[in-house]
Amino acid sequence: MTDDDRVFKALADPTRRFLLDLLFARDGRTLTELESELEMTRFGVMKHLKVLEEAALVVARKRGREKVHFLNPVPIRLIHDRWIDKFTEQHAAALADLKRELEESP
Amino acid sequence: MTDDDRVFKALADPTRRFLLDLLFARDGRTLTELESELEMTRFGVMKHLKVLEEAALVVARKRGREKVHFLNPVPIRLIHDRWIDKFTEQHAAALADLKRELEESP
DNA sequence: AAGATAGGTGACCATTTGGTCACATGTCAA
DNA sequence: TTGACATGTGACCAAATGGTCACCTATCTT
Repeated sequence: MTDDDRVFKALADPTRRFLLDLLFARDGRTLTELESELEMTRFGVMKHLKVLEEAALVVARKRGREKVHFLNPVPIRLIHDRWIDKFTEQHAAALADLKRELEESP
Repeated sequence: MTDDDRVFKALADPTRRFLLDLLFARDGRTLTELESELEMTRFGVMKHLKVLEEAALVVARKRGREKVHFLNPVPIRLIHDRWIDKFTEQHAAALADLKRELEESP
């Protein structure tokens, strides 16, 4: 699996996007702290965090018996550069084309 | 399912991202034309196109017995505005925070 | 040392997803 | 008008995914 595949798959789940929201609002949270914000057992949250870590969207480090989690914006920035710009660069042109095509009578 | 959920789920599959690439390179292709670029039966491609249409990433219209497909950049633009910016706005700050946190000795 | 606390692993299960196929409909062209 | 062509539908199957749980290790606190 490629890096961008891992990132897109990680972003595909609403729970994982919510976890990113939580970490965006405040970084450096433990598993237990994140779990308390979700209607899900600790194990479910662990799995989601693992997927996010494997996509490098979250970075974690041990601090004693705790593990603190941080948001890593770099992969999203890379998508932005590789994917989004690709479409939005020519945004106006594409929209105009589409509009013209759709207005051609069949 | 919310709109952005549909878009993220649609983008999660590499075949669907490839279809978007194809349509980005050249719009207005038929199912058969798209199928010929993929190692997959027509039916698989149809399912993927359906997912992309339901996410509004692709717009299609019938032309005789054909169905021509167009890339719609708007949903990606919306993600860009709602999601990506959210992280990249404070990109430098977040990176600096992360760096500082990671450098604190445990 | 011993209980409480934080996190990790592997098995397990239900649901979703990606893909194929048999069959069917609508449209073009000779 | 008949055959070829382009697309559509529903059943079906294997694999991936999201979630829980029993059990385990490591660390902190008293």
